[in-house]
Amino acid sequence: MQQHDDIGFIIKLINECIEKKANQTLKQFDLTLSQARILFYLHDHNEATTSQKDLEDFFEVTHPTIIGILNRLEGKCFIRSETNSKDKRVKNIFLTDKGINLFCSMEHFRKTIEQKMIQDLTNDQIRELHTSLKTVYKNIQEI
Amino acid sequence: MQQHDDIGFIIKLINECIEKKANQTLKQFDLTLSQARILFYLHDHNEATTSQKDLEDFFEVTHPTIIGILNRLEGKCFIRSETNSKDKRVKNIFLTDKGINLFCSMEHFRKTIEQKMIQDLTNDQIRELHTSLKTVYKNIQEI
DNA sequence: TATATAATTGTAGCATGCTACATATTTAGT
DNA sequence: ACTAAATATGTAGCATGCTACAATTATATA
Repeated sequence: MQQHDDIGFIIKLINECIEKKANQTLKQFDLTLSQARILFYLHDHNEATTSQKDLEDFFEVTHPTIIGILNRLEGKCFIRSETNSKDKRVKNIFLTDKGINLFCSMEHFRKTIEQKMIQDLTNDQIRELHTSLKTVYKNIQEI
Repeated sequence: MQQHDDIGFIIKLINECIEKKANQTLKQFDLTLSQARILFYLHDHNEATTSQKDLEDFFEVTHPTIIGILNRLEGKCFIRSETNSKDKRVKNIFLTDKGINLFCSMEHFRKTIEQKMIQDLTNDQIRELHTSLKTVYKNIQEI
């Protein structure tokens, strides 16, 4: 069994390829893929207030990782943050108008990339792929 | 469509989960997953000489990335390198005895993780998963 | 042969992930 | 009410990925 046939290795190659292509596309917006994913989350959850902890839980990364990404987004004025008045430990994160405007332009690219990834697959194959990936994810989490 | 259902997002979650689990396991050997993959490659190709360029091509990463990993491996004496006498631009990479010994201990963990990932899947499902992932990889490369 | 191009490796600096440690605030227990 | 534990965020330093620029050697071409 060569490494190139390991599921884990193929998944790494796919992930890094997605990142490279997405980052090339997002460069025109002065964004990276990780940063764009945060903006998508904030847009999808704009009815609720979002804390750093919410983002850590959703993206399953540690808090220093989230802080770094948020600092860069705030530096570029795509988001703003303010301390929660009811619990001063918490910082709430909001999209700025600049961030909201960007979302509309990016939504198109997001759908395009996701669709190109699964072209040549039948609907059944896509369903199967989803199911198997979720099984793999569950398995790896249990180790 | 929520982000959690995007194939690209699930693949990112799987990849980072694999890295975390593998790095925990490999800590006892003073290795990371990326470093271990290099050692596996060198062991699998021990009949041929390996240059930095060969590793860049196989792992599909840029040369600064490979140089960083190799420097850390050489600092820990798992590999050694020497300039190719026939082409002085080229540096050839070799496993040391320390690196060879480690390989045997790690091979067990590699197979265990890869098997746990695909448990609960039938052979047909595993074949389908492989095929679909390779299609996705091809698609994303063409963007 | 001399020079231009290509190929291989090296360095600097950045983004995103991590662990470990620190700080501030809230909650729980006595 | 006071202290201990839990929770949320912040900082420092590292590994792995990247781009951009540089240096060396080999190859190709005028």
